[in-house]
Amino acid sequence: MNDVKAGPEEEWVKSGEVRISDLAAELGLTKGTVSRALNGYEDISKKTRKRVMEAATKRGYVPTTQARRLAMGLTETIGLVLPPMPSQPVNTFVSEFINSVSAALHLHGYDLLVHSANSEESEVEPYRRLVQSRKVDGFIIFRTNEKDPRVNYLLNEGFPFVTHGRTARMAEHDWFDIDGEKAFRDATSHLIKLGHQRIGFVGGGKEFFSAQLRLKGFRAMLEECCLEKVPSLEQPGDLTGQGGEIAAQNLLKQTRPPTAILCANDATALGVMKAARELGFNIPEELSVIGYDGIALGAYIDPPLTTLTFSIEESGKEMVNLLMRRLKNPDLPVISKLASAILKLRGSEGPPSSIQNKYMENCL
Amino acid sequence: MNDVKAGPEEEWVKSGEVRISDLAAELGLTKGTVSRALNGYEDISKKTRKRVMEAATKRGYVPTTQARRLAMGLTETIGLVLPPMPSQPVNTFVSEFINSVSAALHLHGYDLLVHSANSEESEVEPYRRLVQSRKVDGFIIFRTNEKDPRVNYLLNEGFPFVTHGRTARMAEHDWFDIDGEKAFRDATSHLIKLGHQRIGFVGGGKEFFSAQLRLKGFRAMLEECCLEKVPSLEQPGDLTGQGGEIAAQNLLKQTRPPTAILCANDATALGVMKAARELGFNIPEELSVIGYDGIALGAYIDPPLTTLTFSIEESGKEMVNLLMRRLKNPDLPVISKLASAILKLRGSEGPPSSIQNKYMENCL
DNA sequence: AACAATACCGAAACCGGTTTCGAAATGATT
DNA sequence: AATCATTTCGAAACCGGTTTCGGTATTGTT
Repeated sequence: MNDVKAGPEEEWVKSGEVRISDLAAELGLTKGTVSRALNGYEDISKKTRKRVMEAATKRGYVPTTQARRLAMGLTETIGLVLPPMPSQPVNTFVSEFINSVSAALHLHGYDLLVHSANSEESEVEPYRRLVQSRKVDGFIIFRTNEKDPRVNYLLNEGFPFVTHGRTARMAEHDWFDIDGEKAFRDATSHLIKLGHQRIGFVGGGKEFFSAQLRLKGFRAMLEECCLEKVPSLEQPGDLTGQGGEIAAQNLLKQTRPPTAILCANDATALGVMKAARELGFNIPEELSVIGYDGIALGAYIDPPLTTLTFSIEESGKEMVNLLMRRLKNPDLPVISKLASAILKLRGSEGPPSSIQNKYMENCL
Repeated sequence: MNDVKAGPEEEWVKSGEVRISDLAAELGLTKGTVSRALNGYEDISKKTRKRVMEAATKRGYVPTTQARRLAMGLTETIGLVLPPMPSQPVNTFVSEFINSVSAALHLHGYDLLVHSANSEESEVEPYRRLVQSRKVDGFIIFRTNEKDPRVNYLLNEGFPFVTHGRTARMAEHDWFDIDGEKAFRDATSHLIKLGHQRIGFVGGGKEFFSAQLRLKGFRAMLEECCLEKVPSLEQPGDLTGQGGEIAAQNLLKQTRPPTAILCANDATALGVMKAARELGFNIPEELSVIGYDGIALGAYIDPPLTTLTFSIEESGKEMVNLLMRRLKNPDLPVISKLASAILKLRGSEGPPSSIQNKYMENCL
């Protein structure tokens, strides 16, 4: 405004156009000195450091990430490979998870590289590429299989990673998981206390370790309460809505259908509810349904879906913590963290229509 | 197996441990020559090229990405900043979108850097950081506002980007969008043909351009069919389930409630359906509801949600195409692409209970 | 056989930083 | 004042690639 001569010296400088050599030249120093001043080395006088810092902020100097990383021999980047996505009803977990992981990584100065898996190639191929091209320093893996090729590959390479979910080799790598076994014990216990004696279970694929553990929890609580284990009440699923539908049909068309169905996840539960409606079962009066995942949307359906829920944000945060620890010191012993899910009662479960308390005599 | 002396020469080489200088030394060439041989320069003899290629594959040489990118002065990375996520019922769009964008980028040799927005700082701050530190070559922006600070910043910087959704400055940048206006004309027309005369509308925030365009389409079709525009039937929303609930209450408690409600997105529609149930409205007999987004989960609720759907995969692909074109030649004229949504009838709409065909006399 | 044109590769600069090492300047010690 | 220890910075190597330029060796021409 009050500048008399609007000379070209006031030229607008686009962001990030000034290099460290420019700064050095301007200050009459070498770029090595400038670098050390900026990075807090002790062999720089306070006076010089102050000069450098001021010039840097004034000129808007920000180091070029690529160059710094090359020099320092690290990528400061973590890879996350999205598993091939069948059109699942609910993928809300993924976006929230990415969000929380990204936020947590950012606190450590790390970036998140998200890669999609091409379903036509091997599952480990994306990992191999990222490792070989040295684009990442480590991986966040989720939705683990019991025998997980990705885990095998990375363990073999000695490449850092953390899984969300356990694997057969969980003793060899850091992992974070939700205690699905306990969660399903709780849910089963809740149903039994409501009076249910015939409880159905719709699982996930056998390849998903976590789904197996949920089944385990279900069985354990049945046994603990002296309820007999009926094989026909345990249906396989695939963690999708469609899988839930099919499984529910198998369950509800039986001569003695279950009065409650536990589902390995919410997507499955939605499919179960749909099939139940179509077969004329009222929920929760004639059939209780409980899911797992705690998707927010479950609160909006009719009846609202009772589910086992956990903090995705915590998951992301904890996994990043584990991974950062590993990167700092690759030789540390393996550690893991087990968080718990809580039963969120929303209304899709209740006492069975005809309460039979026979089991009470035996147990409790 | 048939090696007599299992010497240390058979030592296992971890992935990516061989550098271009190693290859060069092994071949008796300089790294410059090796680089040119690998990159298809014409001044390398076929014989030498073959030697180099073979040695490279044999030794498993993969160039270090960071070094290559630094030398070539590009990052081959595109940034995507997740907007702060209120606990929306359905974020399924985000993960699918990320997936498709990532896959499309991969075909061009680009990586996807996903960054989360810290809700405590300015919306443009993440973009500024990414630009200044030169971590990305361009941006994918979605969920645009009419006056979008991110767009303003990047336009001012002259930094490449493509938006999913239009903005006030859409003439100045590439964009991809779904024709929400036409989509809502279609949906409105569909309801009118079913006999509805009082149609409610629950919008998104005024800041979301796309939501405004949907409202525009709604109004246009009303006018085209000579139905009067009733201000009280247009309720604001915020694209969340909760917003839908509140809006639906405002609509359905009126003396003459609407017989149908159009919602700016599916999350809103779920909230509307919930509120309607609680107020005793049967869907679709007493109230038709139509959403927008085509979330797969809508097929699993009762009744299944009729919605306007579009291909997220196409969105991602097209946006990447636009962005790649821009990166190749920054001076090309701005272009845009408008895709259309289609009405997916699933059952949450039907004729009103008391059909009044007065409007037929005036129009059509 | 002498000369120009071409094919092929080595040498070196460069991208933009970081880090090691040593030298000069300064201050402290005797 | 001479010697030694410290502080402070410059010089240069390095990270791992790409690309330009120029010089041989080879081929083609007359």
